[in-house]
Amino acid sequence: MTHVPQTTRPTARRWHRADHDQRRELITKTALKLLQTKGLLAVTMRAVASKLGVGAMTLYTYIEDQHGLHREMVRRGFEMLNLGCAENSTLGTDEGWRGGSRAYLRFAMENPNLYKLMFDHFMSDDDKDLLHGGFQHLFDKVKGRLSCEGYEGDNLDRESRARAGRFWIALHGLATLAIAGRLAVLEGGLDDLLDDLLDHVAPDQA
Amino acid sequence: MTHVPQTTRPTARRWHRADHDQRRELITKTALKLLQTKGLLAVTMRAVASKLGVGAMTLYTYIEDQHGLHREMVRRGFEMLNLGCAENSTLGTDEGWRGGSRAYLRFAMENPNLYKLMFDHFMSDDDKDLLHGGFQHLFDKVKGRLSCEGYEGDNLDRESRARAGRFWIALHGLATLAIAGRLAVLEGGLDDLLDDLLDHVAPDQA
DNA sequence: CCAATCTATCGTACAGTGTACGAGATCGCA
DNA sequence: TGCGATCTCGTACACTGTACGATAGATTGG
Repeated sequence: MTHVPQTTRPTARRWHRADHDQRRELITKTALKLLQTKGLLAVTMRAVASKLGVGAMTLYTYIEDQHGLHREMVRRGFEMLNLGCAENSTLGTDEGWRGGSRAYLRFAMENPNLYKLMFDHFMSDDDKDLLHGGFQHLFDKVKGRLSCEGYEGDNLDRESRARAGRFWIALHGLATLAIAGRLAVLEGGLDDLLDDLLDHVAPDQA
Repeated sequence: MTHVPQTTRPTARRWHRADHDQRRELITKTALKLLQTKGLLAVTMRAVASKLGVGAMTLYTYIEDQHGLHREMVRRGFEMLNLGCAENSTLGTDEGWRGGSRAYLRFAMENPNLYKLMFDHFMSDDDKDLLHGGFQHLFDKVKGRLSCEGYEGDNLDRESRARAGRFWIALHGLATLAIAGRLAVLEGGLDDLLDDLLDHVAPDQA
């Protein structure tokens, strides 16, 4: 985070902008590490700045305020989530939603504080442009596939989309209850419960 | 919250305890009102005390710290939730889970900040004694009914309990996503989505 | 009825928070 | 070299939770 003296650059404006974004990323990554290890309350401006060996007020050159830092973390979270789901999505194969949903749940369990933050604040219209809707990636994929496979009669299409929505709702419920440690009353481990949902709510079946 | 001069009491000790609990309740109610109207961040010790016309430090006579105040609010929340579900539960009638789950969802939508708080913190073993598990009331009810109706072969019983668990998971997912304003991508309003879950995940349907 | 004790109240203080302001340093460019 | 723009961050202020201790009032023992 020390100032890097740059010697050659094309147009000063563009370079500055890139530098700006790069430092913003670095700040966000540091904040995410803190969120992961110590929880949301530990993500203070002073703590993040200290980890970067920088005065607290320096952060405000790159991020408007703490709320902005939170939004940046959430944005990165959805990127990670969607990437993980996309990589593990075996849509079109026999496995169906299994891979993607496993990746979704794994992300939530490995980043519980981030996942909570991602779904904590009410999503305003402004956010909708910035953030993807969590399951949105898989959801769009299945919607696209279903509507392209000839079920244009749109009854089945509509039902399939509803089924995908149900599954997302259930998957999110499973993730949040697992994070909150509230699943002890139910029989079976987390994997069993996910399999259960896949067997009974997932869009591929029936 | 001003000191009430008491003249006649049976055993001083017991009266003090009752008074203590009564004031604790009053503090919790005030905090809940603040939580409802202004959000969790507005529930400061000073704000609660001020609403009661009392010094901030006075609260510490009745509540160990802010964490304790949060736990008290959560306890009241589960009481309200379970009461609402019990009153609207028409278990055994044709309506099945419909009434209880509607009450559950209504509670969540009418007390979004409280509902979030109730499921925010990880549930420790200590909490398990104090708090009910959210859907626990309805859940126990259906478990009890199912295990008393002759399905002792415990395959069906086991499956029914799993179905109840699935439904709770989905209902919680629906509530939290609705609170977060994340359901816009899905078709239909909240009531439609609940009906959808009832039709496809609820324990009554075989 | 008085003195002793015990309890509730809360003023003050301290460490920690987000961040507004502005002084100084450093930069790119002429 | 000079100048204007930008970055850095020390300081300050209004908040937070709450530890400590003084005060006042109630309760109790004699």
